[in-house]
Amino acid sequence: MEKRESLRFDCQACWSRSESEWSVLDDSERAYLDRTRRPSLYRPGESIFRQDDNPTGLYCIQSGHMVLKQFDSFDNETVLRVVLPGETIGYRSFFSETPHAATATALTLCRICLIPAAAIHHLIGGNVVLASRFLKTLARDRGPTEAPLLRSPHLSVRVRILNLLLILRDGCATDLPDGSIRFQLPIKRQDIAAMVGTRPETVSRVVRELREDGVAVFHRQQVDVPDIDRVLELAHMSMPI
Amino acid sequence: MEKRESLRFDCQACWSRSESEWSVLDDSERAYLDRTRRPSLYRPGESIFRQDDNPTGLYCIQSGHMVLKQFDSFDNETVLRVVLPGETIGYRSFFSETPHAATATALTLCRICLIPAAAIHHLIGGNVVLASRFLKTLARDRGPTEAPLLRSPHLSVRVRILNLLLILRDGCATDLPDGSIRFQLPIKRQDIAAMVGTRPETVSRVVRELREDGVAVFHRQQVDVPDIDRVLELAHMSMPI
DNA sequence: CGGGGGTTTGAGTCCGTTCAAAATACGTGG
DNA sequence: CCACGTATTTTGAACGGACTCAAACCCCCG
Repeated sequence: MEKRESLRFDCQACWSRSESEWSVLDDSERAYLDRTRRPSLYRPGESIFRQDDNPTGLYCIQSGHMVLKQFDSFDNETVLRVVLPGETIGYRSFFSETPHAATATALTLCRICLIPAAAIHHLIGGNVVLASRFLKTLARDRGPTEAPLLRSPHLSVRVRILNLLLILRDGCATDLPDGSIRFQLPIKRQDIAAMVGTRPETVSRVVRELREDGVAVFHRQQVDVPDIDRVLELAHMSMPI
Repeated sequence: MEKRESLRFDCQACWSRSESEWSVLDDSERAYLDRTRRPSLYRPGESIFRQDDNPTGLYCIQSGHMVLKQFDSFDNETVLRVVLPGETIGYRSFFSETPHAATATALTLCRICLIPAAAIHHLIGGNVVLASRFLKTLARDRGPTEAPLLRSPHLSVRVRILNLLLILRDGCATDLPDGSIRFQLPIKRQDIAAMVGTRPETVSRVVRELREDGVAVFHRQQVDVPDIDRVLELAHMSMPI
């Protein structure tokens, strides 16, 4: 493991997020967490952990975007999900005590803290509420819920890509004054393909159709959606293939 | 909600399973659990809970087989997984405090206890180890891990069905004296189709191929696999479609 | 200005679907 | 125990979406 660039950025940004599991800690527990965490900076393309690695703790994303990718035995790549700032990752393998099932890679410059295993166990042992928060995090994991919408063979690629837009809405979309929505996608065509379980060529074709139909105007990593309700409608009401 | 047939079967069978979350309880906690649980008997086809219902607690399967099914907005049916005796279900929606994402249906006669929400909270609040066990259960949930093997559009139906056999191996397979393996599937062709994300017709065709190739001899709900290593090989080494 | 990765486009093929019908199991009641 | 109606499974033929392979195109960056 190469030595990571270190930077003593502040915990406050994470603690103040009410969704963060750590927000339930009291002052002394926060001080303990602040002493034991190991902050690092990752550049685009660098990996925080790799599939089949053994977990060493939990990773808290202060800023930046990441992807979780999984490779099968024939090198098919599946993007499980995009990780946004404020999220904690690595919890599934950590709590199941099994090797990582995916590789976490930085898409942009990321500030990330590793909370070592011993620290987690110490904090959870002394605070049932923290355990409950992680129970909720695990139970709310969007992966299992989103997977059928993104990768079910029942759904056409067109519908799967529309579902992807809906899922990426919170985190990547901003409202424009004219009522339309603008996405700034953190991922490229290839990753879109890997998320909806298809090939870049197919994504390209479908994206062109959507542009021609005026449903979603793709232009590089920017997407303009004039009418989000139309996307919802097409994603939900459309016939199975 | 119709009134359920009740039967005071014994907790011991569940507690004695070391994988059971409840095995970490002490005597007084077990007594409390025994007082608050609500045992029921379900016949094949009956549902324990339905998609979009609000969770009322956790369900502990003492005996019998169940399936977890999910329906999308166009009534496509996806079988998420088969549930075997000893497992607890309903935990994802319970801990995430969201409606059930799936319907649980009995395949055979099932003895099932409902552990009401209040009892769970009481027990977890007083025993961090129980919380940890549920953290592990949630983290080990096979759904997210198995889904890509069963429903990834990257994989042919043939490979997906072979992966299904491998997954069902523990729980449905017994070793025969001649070294082959015999599966007693708890599900029908239609359910196989819903598990691997395809249609019954396609399952029928693939199953015939596998029989002709001598890889897996399907005969009604019984499957004989002369050489399990060959299944492993075909499932893993096979080309993506 | 010239690589080089990523994206787009095209033509041909294949897997899996659809629709329809036959065949086989299953349960129920006579 | 057998006959009958129903549900499930199997088979067939035709269609269609997505894949493969291959080449052209573009944008970014040095």
